[in-house]
Amino acid sequence: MTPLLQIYQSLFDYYGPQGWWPIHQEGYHHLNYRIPRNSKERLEICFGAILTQNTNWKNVEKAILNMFKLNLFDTDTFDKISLKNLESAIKPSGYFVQKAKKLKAFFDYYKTLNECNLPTREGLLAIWGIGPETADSILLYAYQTPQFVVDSYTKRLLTNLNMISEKSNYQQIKQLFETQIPSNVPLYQEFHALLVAHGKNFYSKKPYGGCFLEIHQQDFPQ
DNA sequence: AACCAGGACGTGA
DNA sequence: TCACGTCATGGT
Repeated sequence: MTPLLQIYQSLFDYYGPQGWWPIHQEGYHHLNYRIPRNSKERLEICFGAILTQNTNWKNVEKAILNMFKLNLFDTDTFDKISLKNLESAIKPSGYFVQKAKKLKAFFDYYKTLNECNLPTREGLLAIWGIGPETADSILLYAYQTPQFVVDSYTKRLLTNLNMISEKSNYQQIKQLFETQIPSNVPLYQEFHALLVAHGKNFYSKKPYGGCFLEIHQQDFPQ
């Protein structure tokens, strides 16, 4: 068992299944990984991945509820909404001017997709406003593609456990997970969700650390 | 009242 | 490349 798999086991045992990606739409069943179940849920995940950039999920939920009321997870409706109206709808999520542009930019790409033309990581990264974490979130949670999502909590944790150096970049950390963790979509989804749950508890306020994973530090050579 | 949140981009060096 | 400023609302 690799060090990262041990961490997964510890986190899962402690927190239990997280069941990401959270979806607000009616009928969503928590802890159901086989999402999205339809195109509106898929679009909600994609938009949520953009809206949650450096933003508390509670704020994103408010924005998503506004969008839902305006039927903006329907492609024809979203296509018609003005930039200004979109901005006011997503205002609670913060950075609303930038994010409205980002949603529109993503939607231009989204419209070109179909069953035979699925999104690619390179394609997503070419969109203004979509960086590596957002691209991987979209691929993993909206399109069930085994791309590991690395967020700031994860980097803080691995740094604290001396498994990486502080200046490791996104790709290096991603590769670490993807070489140690079997390529499996539900596993990638659950692991990332668990890392965020753990990060909120122990890697939000400085000084970071003091978490129960530290007792295994000697098992995680750098 | 400062600090933080499930980042990404633009800029100057 | 890379370090740093900017974007913004809402909860603690």
